[in-house]
Amino acid sequence: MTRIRHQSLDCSPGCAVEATLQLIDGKWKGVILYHLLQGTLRFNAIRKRLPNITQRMLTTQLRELERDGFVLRTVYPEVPPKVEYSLTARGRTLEPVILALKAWGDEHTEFRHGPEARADQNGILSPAAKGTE
Amino acid sequence: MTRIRHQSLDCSPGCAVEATLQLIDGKWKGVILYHLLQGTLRFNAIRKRLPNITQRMLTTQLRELERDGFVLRTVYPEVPPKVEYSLTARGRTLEPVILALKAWGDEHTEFRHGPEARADQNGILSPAAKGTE
DNA sequence: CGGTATCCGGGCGGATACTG
DNA sequence: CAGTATCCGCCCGGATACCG
Repeated sequence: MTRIRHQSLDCSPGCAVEATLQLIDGKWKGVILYHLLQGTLRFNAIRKRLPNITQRMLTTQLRELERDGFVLRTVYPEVPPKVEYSLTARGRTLEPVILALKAWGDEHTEFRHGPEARADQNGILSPAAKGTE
Repeated sequence: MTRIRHQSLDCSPGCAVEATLQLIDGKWKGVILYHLLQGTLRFNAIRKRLPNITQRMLTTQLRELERDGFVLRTVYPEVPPKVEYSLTARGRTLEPVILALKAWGDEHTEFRHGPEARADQNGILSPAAKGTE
C-alpha cells in the first residue's frame, strides 16, 4: 500500500504541484490533516469527524501520513489502549495548503445532496479554531 | 465517468477541503491547471509540457476540467484542426490553491531521480530553490 | 492535429471478521 | 480502544488502433 499510485514525476516545473498533490491525495488525507490542524486527536475522535471512513481506511491513511512525516503517532501503553495523533512540524507546513483548499471550497462549493447530510452531532471541537484563511 | 471517484461529502467542516481536492485530483489536473495559469495553450503544447501523459488521459482530464467550469475549449475550424485551452474566470480562482501546492512542493520536495530532470527549457514562473532534505 | 474507441491490469478503497 | 487480515468490486489510467 503506502499510496504509491504512480510516481512519474518527470514533469515540467509544474512537477512540484503534482508532488504535493500526491502527498495529500488519498480521499481522506486532506480532511484528516485539516482536523489535526486543530489539535491532537485520538483515533476514534478522528473517526467521529469522518463518519463515512472505515477503520481500515483511517488506519491506512494515518500510516501513510506518518510515513510521509506529517503525523506523529503516540501510543500510551494503557488498558484500554490510547493512541493520539498530532501534526509534526513538517505537517504544520502544510497548513497554508490545506487552508487554501478549504477557503476555495467554502467559496465555490455548493453542497447539493439534500438536507439529510447536514445532521451532524458535532460540536466536538470549535470548528473555527483558526482563521478563515 | 468524469472523475466521480466517490462522493460521500457528508463530512464535517473539513468537507470543503475534500471537495476542492476531488476537483483538482486526477493525477494530471493540478499540473495542467498550473500550466494554463501561464496562458492559453494548444493541445499538443500541453502535451509537450507533460511528457508522460497519454493522449487519452490529456483529453479526459481536459474534458473534466471543462465540465467543472475551469477550462475553456476553443475549436478553430481549420485544416488542420486547432484547439486552444484557456482558463475560465472560475478556473483562475484556483490560482492561490495551485500556487500554494507549488510553493509547498518547491520548498519541501526533493526530486530524487538523477540530475536529468532538472532541465527546464522555460523558467515561466519562479523556479525557486529546492529544499534541503 | 486532435481527438475517440476499446481492451485491460492494477491499485484503491469498502465490508467484514478477528486480535491484543 | 485501536488496530490487523482477508476478500473483492470498481474505477483509474496506460497501450494501442482508428477517425475527421
